[in-house]
Amino acid sequence: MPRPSAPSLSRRERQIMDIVYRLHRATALEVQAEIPDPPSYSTVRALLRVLEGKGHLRHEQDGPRYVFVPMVPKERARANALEQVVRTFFDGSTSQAMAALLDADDRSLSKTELDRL
Amino acid sequence: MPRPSAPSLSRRERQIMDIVYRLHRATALEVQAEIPDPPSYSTVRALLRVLEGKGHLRHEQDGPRYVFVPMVPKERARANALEQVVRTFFDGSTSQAMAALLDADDRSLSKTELDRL
DNA sequence: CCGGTAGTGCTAGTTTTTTAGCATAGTGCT
DNA sequence: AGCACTATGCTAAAAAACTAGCACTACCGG
Repeated sequence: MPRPSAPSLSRRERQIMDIVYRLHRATALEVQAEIPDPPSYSTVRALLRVLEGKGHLRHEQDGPRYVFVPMVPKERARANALEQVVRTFFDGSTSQAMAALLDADDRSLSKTELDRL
Repeated sequence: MPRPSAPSLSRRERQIMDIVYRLHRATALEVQAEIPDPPSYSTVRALLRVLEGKGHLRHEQDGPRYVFVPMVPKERARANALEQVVRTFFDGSTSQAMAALLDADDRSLSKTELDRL
């Protein structure tokens, strides 16, 4: 199984993938709406088509329009994302990452919640 | 405080930044060595200069050569990275992210370690 | 049924990124 | 001091990404 140590997505492509993951599924218009300082609708569609061509998205027909869905399911994608962050910033240490996560949460994560884990 | 929702780094630039963070500090040669299927040494140096120009890196002189160091300290950079992942994949929920982190760790994180947090 | 709206596919141009080569300067060793 | 080696700075060209516009088709309301 090849680990994509070299990211295959361009800047905009990554931005769009993130949006689709955040929304679970999205139309071109919805994606555009999520981009701050967005390019034209036409541009967004072009990018989506590229992403589909590269096998990162597929689309479903919803009446007259396309709804885009990630090819790799969110659970796997986020596991990869976490692993990437842990490797880059935490020297591979999961526990260190968890500590930072707690800290970033401004101590709002109560002890009971932690226990639940 | 502006949140850079639009990533300002290109693909290679991000790849190189990640490497520098992983190594804490690095020369052009070290960076090149970390890139799988790497471009020429000359290219790596050019990218490093660009990153410095954009204010993401600075260099220190170590004898005859440059050692590059991130401008924003690792702690802040990783907090941002985590936040980004949490927002994109965990609907902003830190506890969900922690759960996934545990899961990804293949349960190798012992209870005692967890308690220590 | 017809006109308007909203969608898609394609294509082509501009800008950014990525790349390598060449000329030059500093270092250290003999 | 002289030479080889290892850097760097700069420049320019190739490749990739990004963008927008245009033509065509499907759908909907009157």
